[in-house]
Amino acid sequence: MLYNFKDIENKWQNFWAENNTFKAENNSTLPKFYVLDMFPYPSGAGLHVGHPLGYIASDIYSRYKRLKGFNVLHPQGYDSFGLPAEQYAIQTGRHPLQTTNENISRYREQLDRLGFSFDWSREIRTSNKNYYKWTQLMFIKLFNSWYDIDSNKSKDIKELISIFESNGNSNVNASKSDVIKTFESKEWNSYSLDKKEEILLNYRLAYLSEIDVNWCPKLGTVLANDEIIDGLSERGGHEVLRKKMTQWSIRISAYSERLLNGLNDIDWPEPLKEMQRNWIGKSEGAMVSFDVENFDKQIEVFTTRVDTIYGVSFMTLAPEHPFVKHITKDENLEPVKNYIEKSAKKTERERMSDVKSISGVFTGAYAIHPLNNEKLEIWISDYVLAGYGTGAVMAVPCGDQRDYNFAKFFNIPIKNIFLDKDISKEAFQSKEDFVLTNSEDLDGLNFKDGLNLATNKLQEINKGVRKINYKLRDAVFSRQRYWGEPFPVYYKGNSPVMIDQKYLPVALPDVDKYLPTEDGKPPLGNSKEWAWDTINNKVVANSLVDNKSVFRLELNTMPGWAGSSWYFNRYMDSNNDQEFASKESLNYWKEVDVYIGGSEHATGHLLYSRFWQYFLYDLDLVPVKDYAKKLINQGMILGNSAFISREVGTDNYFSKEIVKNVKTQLIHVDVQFVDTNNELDLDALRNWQPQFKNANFESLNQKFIVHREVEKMSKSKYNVINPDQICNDYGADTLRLYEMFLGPIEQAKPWNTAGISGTYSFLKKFWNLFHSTGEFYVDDNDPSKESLKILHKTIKKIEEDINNFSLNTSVSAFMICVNELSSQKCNNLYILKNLTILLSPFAPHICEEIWNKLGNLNTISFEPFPIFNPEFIKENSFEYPVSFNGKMKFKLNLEASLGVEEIKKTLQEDERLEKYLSQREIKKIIVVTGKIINIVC
RNA sequence: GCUCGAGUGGUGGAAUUGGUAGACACGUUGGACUUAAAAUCCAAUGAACAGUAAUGUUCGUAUGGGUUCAAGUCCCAUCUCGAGUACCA
Repeated sequence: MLYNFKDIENKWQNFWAENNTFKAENNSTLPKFYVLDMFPYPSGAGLHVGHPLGYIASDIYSRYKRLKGFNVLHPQGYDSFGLPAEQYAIQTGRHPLQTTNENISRYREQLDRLGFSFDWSREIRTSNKNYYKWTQLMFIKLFNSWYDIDSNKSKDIKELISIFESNGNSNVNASKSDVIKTFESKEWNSYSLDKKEEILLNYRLAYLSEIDVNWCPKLGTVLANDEIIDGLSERGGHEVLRKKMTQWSIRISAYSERLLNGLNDIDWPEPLKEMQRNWIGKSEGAMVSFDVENFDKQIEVFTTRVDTIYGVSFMTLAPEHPFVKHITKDENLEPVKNYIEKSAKKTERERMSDVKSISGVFTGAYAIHPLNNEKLEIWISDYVLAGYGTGAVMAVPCGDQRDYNFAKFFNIPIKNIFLDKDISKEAFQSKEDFVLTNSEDLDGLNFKDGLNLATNKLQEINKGVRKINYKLRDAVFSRQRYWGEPFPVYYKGNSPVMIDQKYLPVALPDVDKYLPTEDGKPPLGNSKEWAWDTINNKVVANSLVDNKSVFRLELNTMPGWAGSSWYFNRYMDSNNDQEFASKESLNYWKEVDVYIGGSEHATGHLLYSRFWQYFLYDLDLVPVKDYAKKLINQGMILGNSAFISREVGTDNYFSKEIVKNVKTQLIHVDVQFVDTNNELDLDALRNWQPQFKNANFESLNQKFIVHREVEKMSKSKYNVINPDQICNDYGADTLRLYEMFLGPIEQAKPWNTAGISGTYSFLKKFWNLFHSTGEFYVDDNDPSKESLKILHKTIKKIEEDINNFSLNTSVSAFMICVNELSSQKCNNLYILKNLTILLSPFAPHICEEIWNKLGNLNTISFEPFPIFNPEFIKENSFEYPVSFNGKMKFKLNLEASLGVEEIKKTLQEDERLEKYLSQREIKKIIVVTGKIINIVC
């Protein structure tokens, strides 16, 4: 009887679907366990073999936890709002919902073929009304909240209003935009509604403001920094410009410190935490104020090196700094104006490629050093960024390389404040190994003492204060797109008003065109029905807008990360239409126990979602502040692209080993036409694309060899391996095992189809153990000691490996086990049962099939997951870990029955220990639980 | 530039965290079965040298040094690759 994976896999996939085998219950006496994958964006290209890597690992873990007696939640869904569907809609006029649904069915089909144990009854799609209804509600909550620094949490805006009404704002310590004037309760009460609203916007966690954004004219939308690569849009590679626009932002910066500290409480990969730490970018330093000659305001600068305050020899402002136009002297006006204009025109891309060149202009104004009253020239330069710190820098050329370069370039004097340090070639940037000089009473101090004294001195004269600065900036929340969540917002004049949550969702309207309108409004501006009737509380035609009871609605939509920032909570109770999830379900499932996904989301999704959860936690809407206890980063599976070299401008192609003295370029060819020896099937190539039809191919020995390179798998590189193909040829169980076998889960690795025969023949061998006579046959006598030994060795190894997510080595352990059993000709029932249970998380179909065959033989009891029994390994000889004085450790091959004297003898005979023991004397040998031996010398 | 991470056979990768390096798999070679092929099974497979042979010797985890009875693993320096970040004051 052959191993017919096709029938077996079909049969069990249908069985699981019909019986809802993997449906998780919200009420259970079993302990809960929540295993989550990052949900995919359903793209038109379908899945390739790289996508399922994480899903296979999480599925193995889920199935393992079920066997261990947990109530496992293992859901899946789709992040179905996004740009590609919209781009496609623009090109074809088809509604994004339609293409998204088609892509989802294709994804589902492919996922089902791999035998995943997802609970599909909980499926979610971020683009469904009954999902984004809750995203809209959470936006309203953000809008209606402010961040109280004193109690370190978000609170209801009503509380803030009542403080304003009774005490004004002078005692409020809140995260807020701009510097707001202080006001008394009397003043507040006298303000108009519009004025109050304007002030409140500066406190709200979701707020409107005029900001510099990355505008992509080609896509007609604003992009986040992480959606831009090398100054071009991540998608499409279009040009990106900087432009001022009124946008919604989320005040994530209020949570900087908590997001940073919270990293200590979660079991996430260290490199990923490091990335988040760098992104949040905490730096401790001080704000220092510099007076300006003939100007009534002071320039504030942030510095981490107050100790170098006496080394300041000039000031630099960002060209966008608000003071520039006020302080510039008349005779300097012309060059300053030119410089500002020039740098405003520069795109981010140009600024980046321009890092090396030094530019700047003197304003003619002077600042006054706060401690020694020296006059300092004030310059402007675009190496100072308007968006970081205060947009102004105290320049210390002897201690900062950029200031140094600037000073050298413009011949500004450089003062050395580091004793005996040579600064003739470059600045001395270290914070260690120096003492200060030329610094009045800081002379002779090191970094730490200098910093403290300088800060204290500045504080005394009211010119400086300790300050912590973060790089993390507020997140832009508006997108000029169609295919996203509409804001539940209408406008009374310029003030945004939230629609009452009773009337959610505010559904996405249909439009004729998905492009921005001709006058530059977002695509929703194309809708004829996009106004809010406050009497009937529904969306009505634009023509009815009267600004009395019918108002225009917000035209922007929310960004991709809105829906993905809280979806893990929705799975707990995804069909609830009263709440985003019931209190009971939230309290039962609490948080994700294991979350699997790529590290490319480190500073995007994985940061935003942490923020979002903290916010919900502050409002007491979720029971835990960290939504994912443990995170595993799966690496990418890369493609092995094939290239042929073409002589530039001709139709001549050369096999790899031919070296020609002509200019050639490499052209991608489909990897399907290349065999394992890198030989190209020329006939297939000629039929593939017309350019190759009559081309001239030159090779040695009739074999045309391609050039290989490892790259990301993508349709455009013709290196995609489709999982369906592998399932057809080898079966899902083989693919699952092979993807795990390929290497450590977190590592990026190239796909190589050739290696798959190893795992395939392993499954065949396993199957043949019990089909050696042609029919299914097992022996129900007591198992032999040898087979028990190998079984228990394997149990131990598998359990350890799964817990460490070291799934590649566990596949090896299975192979060793089956090879051993097969050479023992073991077809014992007890062994079979235990082994299939052990293997079932990895290769579930084949194991189900064997259990089914066992049906009527089901007389021997066995554990749901086999328990390791060390007795079976200890038989005869075994490698014992040995330690000396509880310190040094190594392995010693000993027989189990040896006495102390015999152990002593064995030790002395071991040549590894010869030198060590020649210097010491064995005093005592301690044998603990027959396992660990400690030797006291 | 800065911050992390990694360099092990022809290839993917193991190594119980300092204890016999190269598990397991691919590939390659040889053999069995077969009219033949496929499939399957068995054996060999880091390199060099010696031996008819069993076997033995030497070298070997990017490079150079160090600590230790013992180093792929720890320390220092150098080189290479990958990821993140980008004038962050």
